[in-house]
This record gives sequence, C-alpha cells and structure tokens, in this order.
Amino acid sequence: VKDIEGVAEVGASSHGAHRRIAHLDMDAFFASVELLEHPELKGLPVVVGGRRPVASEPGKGYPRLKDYVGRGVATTATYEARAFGVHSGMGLMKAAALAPDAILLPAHFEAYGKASRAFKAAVAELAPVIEDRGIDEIYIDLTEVPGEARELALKLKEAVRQATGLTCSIGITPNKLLSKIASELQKPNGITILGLEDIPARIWPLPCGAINGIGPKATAKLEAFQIRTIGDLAKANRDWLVEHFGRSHGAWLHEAAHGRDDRPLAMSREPKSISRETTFERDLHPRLDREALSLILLDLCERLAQDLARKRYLARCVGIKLRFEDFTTITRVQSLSVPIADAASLREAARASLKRVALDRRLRLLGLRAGDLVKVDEYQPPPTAPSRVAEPGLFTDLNP
DNA sequence: TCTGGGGTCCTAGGACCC
DNA sequence: TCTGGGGTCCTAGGACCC
Repeated sequence: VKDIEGVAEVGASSHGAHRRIAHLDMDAFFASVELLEHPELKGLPVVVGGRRPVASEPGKGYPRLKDYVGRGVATTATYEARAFGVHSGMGLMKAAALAPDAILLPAHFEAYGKASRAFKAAVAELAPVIEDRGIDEIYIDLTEVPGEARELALKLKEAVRQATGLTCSIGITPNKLLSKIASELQKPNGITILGLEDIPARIWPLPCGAINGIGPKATAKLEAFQIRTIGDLAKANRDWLVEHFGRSHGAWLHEAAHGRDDRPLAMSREPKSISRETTFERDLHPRLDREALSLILLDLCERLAQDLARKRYLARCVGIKLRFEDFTTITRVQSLSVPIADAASLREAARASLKRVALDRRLRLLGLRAGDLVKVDEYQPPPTAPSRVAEPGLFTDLNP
C-alpha cells in the first residue's frame, strides 16, 4: 500500500468513489438567530449588520435600513430581504437604497456562537466525523453511518431544530465539492441528494461561480472565453485551461467541473494566524490624527494579546495592515527572534513595521496580525545562543 | 451608495546558497 | 570580467471563503 504524503486519512472510507459526504448549511444563520429573539419580525425583511446599534426614532419601533449612516455592511439578510437584492457583504447604504424599510438589527456574536456550538454538538451525536467550516456550516462524513441518505438528512435536520430551533439545508453526495453545491440547491430548509450520475443534469447547468473556489475574478475571466456554466467548463480542454489559468488552477478547474474531489475531511486544525482589524468611522490622517491612530493601534494590540492569551499561542511574526482612503491595501510583517504574545511587544513590532511604510495618505483601516504561531505549552526557548557573541564581533571589526 | 472582520491558500520575485 | 542553473526561504499581494 502506497503511503500518501501529507494527507491525514480519516478512516479507510475517506477516499474512493463510495463516500457519502454531507454539507450542512444553516439558513440565513445570524438573521434566524435574531428572529428567535424577535419572533414578531418573522416574515419581514430583516438585515443583520452595522457597526453599532442605530438609534431608531422614539416610538417608531425597530430601526430601519434607511436610518443607517456609516460604513457598515450587511452580515446576513432574511430571504424576505434578499428578495430586494440585499445580500451579505453589501454596504448598508447601498442596501438601504434597495430596501429602505427593511429592519436593521445589530449583530450579537455571542448568541450566534452559542447556537453554532449547539447545532454542531447535536450533529456530532449522530455522526462524529465532522469538518468545521465556520460558524454556520460543516461537512459530515456519513459513509460509516447506517441508514439511507434522505432518512439521515431528515434526522440531522430534526436534531439541529431540536437543539437550536433553526432550520438548515443539507446536500449529500460522494464528495465535499458536490455536497457544497448541492446544499445550496434547495435552500432554505432543503435536502438535495446527488450521485455522480446526476452531474450532467443537475450540476452542469449551474453558473461556474456555484463552485466553491471560483469567485468574481475567475468568473469574469471564464466569461471572457464564453464559459458561463459548469457544463461549458467541463467541455473546455484540460490543456487549454492549464495554458490560461496556470498548471495548478487550470487542472483544478477541470477536475471541479467534472465533480471530482477526493479531499478528506479535516477534523481539526491549528490556526495559522490570529488577527484584529478595524475600519474607522472616518478616514484618519497619519499626522493630523496621530493620537487617534495611536489609541486605535493600542486597542488592537490589547485585543490581539487577549486573543493570543486565551488561545494560548505565541507569535513568531507580527504584521500590520493598512488600507488607504482609495481602498488600496498594504501589509508589512516583522519576523521575531523570540515569540511574543503581550500587548507591549506587539506594539513595538507594529511600530517597527509602520516605519517601513510611506504614510502620506489618509487611512480607513488598521489591522494587526499574529502569525507563525507556536503553542505556549510547546515553546521551548532555545539554549542560550552563541551567535549573540559572533554578530556584534563582525561590527567591531569593521568599526573599531 | 463605495466596499466589515476573521481567516486560508497560492504565486511572484528577490535574497541567498551551492 | 562575466556567467550557469537549481533550490529554498522570505515577503507582499491577491483571490477567495464564511
């Protein structure tokens, strides 16, 4: 048996054509959690988002989208709000133009985190092999779980509803790629079960963007070659795709269009980085608003230090992120010889990176990232390095 | 009416080494 | 006095996702 390097196998059944993988996606998750708190809003267009709660006019009930002023975006919209064209990631000022009377609720992340843990625990009772894909979705390996696919999907949905009061949509297919697409097909509150034989009829008519990993840029580039549906993409010659999209990406596009995907579920992963960033209420000038920026940086350092402490990580590199008024974004990272986690050290590292940037334009965002993470418990300071003696010696020779 | 915050992965180019 | 070809590591930026 050949050993596949770098691939962590999850049981013998994790590869091959006979897998049964589910993708479970909560329906309009944040908005649905809010509706549990405000059942009287059910059936109305509701948007969750914004930076801080907008004060609604007294006696007028819930704040409306049209009352919002600022840089917030919609985090989630109920299906009623989506009918107006509002979708997550959309600027609220733009959303207000589409649905001025939609109700705007601020986000309550603690509540979403709680509901998230609850639905994942409920699923884990029925099927323990789960890959976490964020707050509102998971992949589930059902290969070893007895029962018919539809029956299992119904059981999962019922367990989620019991645990949270919320609905979800489920796709079940032989792999992650197809299940992700499938779970979208009958949203909300849907079940879609597909086999490889269903690919031509059910997958190929969909736009290329339905594939997880094909975003706006790739869609536009494909469109320029008259490739609009996944079927168009499947017809494209593999070598031609490699020629125009690169060896790796081109080959992947070809595989994806044919519904081929043998990625195993990743049951647990160490974080690669932890970051904090903030967009200002108004653009700030590096010199004129120096004090305000300094306080914002301090706050980011403190919050990031808290995150690192809570998760018990040290950072071997610290990066800053600046977004200018014209939305151009730059990053600078600083590698550290000794890993750190405290706010003061983070600030020192951030300031060192800041010195390498020409600060001549107004800023709209400042971010701080801890990378190259090591677990506090696993970090051993190296035995006192002899190189500390050698390096200064070099300079004393040059500058006696 | 300009575009949040938290992440991952990939690539290109330069430094450095052999 | 000019010239190789790889390999690896690092940094910055960008695409994409939830």
